[in-house]
Amino acid sequence: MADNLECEINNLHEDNIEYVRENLLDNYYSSKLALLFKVFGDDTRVRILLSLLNKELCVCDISSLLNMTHSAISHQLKVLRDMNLVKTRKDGKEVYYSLGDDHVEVILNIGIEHIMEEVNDEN
Amino acid sequence: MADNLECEINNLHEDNIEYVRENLLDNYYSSKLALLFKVFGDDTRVRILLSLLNKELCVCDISSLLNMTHSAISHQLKVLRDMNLVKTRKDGKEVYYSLGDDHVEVILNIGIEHIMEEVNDEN
DNA sequence: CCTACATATGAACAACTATTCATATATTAT
DNA sequence: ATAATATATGAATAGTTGTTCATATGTAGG
Repeated sequence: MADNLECEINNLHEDNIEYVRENLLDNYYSSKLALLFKVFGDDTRVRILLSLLNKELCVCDISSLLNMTHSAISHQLKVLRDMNLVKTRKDGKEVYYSLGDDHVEVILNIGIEHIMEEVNDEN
Repeated sequence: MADNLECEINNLHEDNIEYVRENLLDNYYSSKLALLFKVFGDDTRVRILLSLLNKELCVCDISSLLNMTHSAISHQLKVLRDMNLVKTRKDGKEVYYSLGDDHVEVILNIGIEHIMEEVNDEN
């Protein structure tokens, strides 16, 4: 399958490879991890999460804030819910959304730190 | 464009909306942020980054470790490089990759924390 | 210079995803 | 019960993305 055979001297870093292989998260968890970040990896969802950093909001509020349809927002909120990134509180007809747990805020903030450095590097 | 007009009583949380709107990161930065997480949001790239947590590795090593073609790995390494998530050290014909900065490790670890809680919730 | 090897990259195709549109569910008020 | 509003969801489509294949670049040695 893979053209690893091209590596003629494949003993070169075999000890490193073996070490890393033993310590590497198995495929199940790395897939889960990728899936988590994939959920963060969308403009709309990021803006929703950023909106919820400060206050809980209902679908209607978020739609208005991001100038998008209720349907689009609701679809994305489902994705966020499924990943436990937001939680809900129902009050009458309205559903209020807020961040799921502290990880969400931390991940967003470190991400912001990273891109801020990147933006500075560009200058 | 958006069917926000459905919100008849759209003064309902207008103060909240206004507050969040003022504190919300502008579109330029939230797009950058989403782009950053999008790069984390792929199985192959996550496994590459996890591999590099412990040791620097060359393309050949990573290919062997993940059992994928050099080409596939190299393409993904470019994506990671462009986002400053990995850095390179050239030694002869080989190019050694390592994590770009501390943010990468932190983001991975918090991600792992989150999915571990999630996995526990499932039981 | 020529060969071999390590890595990089362009193009194309298959697989995936976000939004839209239509419709359904749930809650409240009349 | 009916109407009105808020939210949710299924299907379809347009746009995006990861891998493969072919090829190019860069480096070391003969």
